[in-house]
Amino acid sequence: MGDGVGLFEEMKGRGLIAQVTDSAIGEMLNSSSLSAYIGFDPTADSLHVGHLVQIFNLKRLQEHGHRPIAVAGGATGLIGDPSGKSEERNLLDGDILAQNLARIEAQLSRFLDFESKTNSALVLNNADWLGRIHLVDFLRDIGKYFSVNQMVAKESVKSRIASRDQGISFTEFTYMLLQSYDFLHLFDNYNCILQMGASDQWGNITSGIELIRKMRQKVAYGLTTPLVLKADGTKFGKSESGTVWIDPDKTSPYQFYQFFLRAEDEVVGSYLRSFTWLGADELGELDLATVREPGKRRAQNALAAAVTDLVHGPEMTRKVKVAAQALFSEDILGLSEEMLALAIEDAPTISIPASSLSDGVALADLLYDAGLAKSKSESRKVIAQGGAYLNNVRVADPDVKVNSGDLIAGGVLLLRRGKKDYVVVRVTT
RNA sequence: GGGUCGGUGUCCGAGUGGCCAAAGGAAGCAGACUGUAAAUCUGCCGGCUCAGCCUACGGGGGUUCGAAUCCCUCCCGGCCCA
Repeated sequence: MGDGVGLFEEMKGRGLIAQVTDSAIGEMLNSSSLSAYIGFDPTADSLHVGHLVQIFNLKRLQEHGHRPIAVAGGATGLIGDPSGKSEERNLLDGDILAQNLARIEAQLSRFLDFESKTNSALVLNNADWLGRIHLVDFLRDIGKYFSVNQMVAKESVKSRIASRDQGISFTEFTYMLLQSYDFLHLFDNYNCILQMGASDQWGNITSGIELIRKMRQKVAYGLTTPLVLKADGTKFGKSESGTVWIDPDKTSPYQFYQFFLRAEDEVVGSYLRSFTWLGADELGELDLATVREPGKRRAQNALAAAVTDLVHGPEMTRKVKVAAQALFSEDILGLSEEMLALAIEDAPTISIPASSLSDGVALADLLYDAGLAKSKSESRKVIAQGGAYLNNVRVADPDVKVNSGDLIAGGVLLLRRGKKDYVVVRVTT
C-alpha cells in the first residue's frame, strides 16, 4: 500500500515524530520490513481518542509493509505507569482488568489487518510473559541491569520524587522494568526491533533499548510521537461531557463526531495530519480554507467526517452528519417527520412512560432524568439561567410542566442544554 | 520506631471557637458576542420537596450554648532522625 513516499517522510511531514533514538530509523522504515510495537494499558474498558494517534501509527506501519504489534498491558496495567501522572494511581482489580483487556483487544483489531500473508498484525497480552516470571529470577536476571541512579533521573520518576506530597511507590517505580522486559521479550520472540509511543514514553522506551543492548548486545530502536494537545495546551481527548471513547456505547458516534467538529482553528490542521489519511494537496487546501474562511469550518468538517469514518464507519458518519445538520438548524419543528427520525436515530435517547406526560412533568425533573444535569439543583439553575430548550425553544421556568401537547413529530421531545447537548425523549406506552 | 509538619468543596489553596456551605485562584456550567472555534464580558458553581432544610473541612469519640477551628484516638502522606 506504500505510495512512493517513504513512511518516515510521511510521518515527519505530518508532524508525527517527536524523537527517534537513531537517525537510521528513517531508512529502516522506508526500505526494510520490520516488526514494531506499541503498548496500551487497559486502564478503562475502552480506548479513547487519545489512543487513536498510536493506533493509526500501527495502521500506517502495516500499510507500509511492516508488522504492527499491539501489546495490551494485562500485567503492566496492574502496576500503573507513572509517566505523565502526577500522582499514584489506584490499582485496578484483576477481574475488571481482564474485562477491559478483552474489549480493548477487540477494538484494536478493528483497525489492523490480521489476514495479511506477509505482515499480519498481532495483538499480544504482556501478562502472558510477565505473569510467569518469578520474582527472584526477575530481580537477578533483569533487575541487575537497571541502575536506580539512572531510573531516578528519568523525568517520569524525578517529577514524582520531587513532588513534595506525592512521592512514588515501589510498585510504580518498577513499571519501567516491566515495560523494558516487554520490549526484550518481543525482541527475542518476534524479532521486534522498534517500539513506538507518545513522547511521555521516551524514558520507558529507551530503558528497554538499553536492556536489549546490555543483555543481547543488539541494537533496538525507539520512536515517539508528540503529545496531541488542545489549543490551550491542555490534554487532548476530553470533551465537556468527559473522555471521548471509541466504544459507541460510551460515547455516541454523534458525540464523537461533534468532538472533532469543535476542534479549534489553531489545532485542526495538526489533527487532520494525525487522525486522517488525507493527502498533502487536500491538507494544504483545508489549511488555506481555515485561514481565509474560518467561519465555514471546512477543515473541522473534513476532520470530523474522516475520523468518524475510520472509527465508526461511513454509514454512521452519514447519519451523524444529517443529525448534526438537523439539530443545529433553526426550526426543528419545520422538519419532516422522516428527517427528524433520521436526525435523532443515533442521538442519545431516554424513554419515559406516557403516563408521566399525561400528568405533566416539571422541566427541571425531565432535564435531570435525561442526564443533562447532574442534580436537580443544577437542572434548576441551568433552566433559570436560560440554558434549557424544549424542542429548540428556550424555556426559563424550571417548574413548567411538560405534557403530551409538547410532543413533536413521531411522538418525541427534543431536550437541549446549552448550545450543544441534546437528548431525545421517547415516550413508551 | 522517634521527632515534626500536614490531610479543607472537582483541583490548588485561605481560614485557628460563633459573622462558614467555608476567602481567592483554576477547572466546569449557562448567558452575551461569534463560526457548534478562540479571546472577552456577565452570572452560576454541595444536595433537596429550594426565601426553608439536610449533608460537609481524613475516620471515630469528647469539650462547648456553639467546632473546619480546642482535646483524645485511629488512619493516611511529606520531611528529618534511627
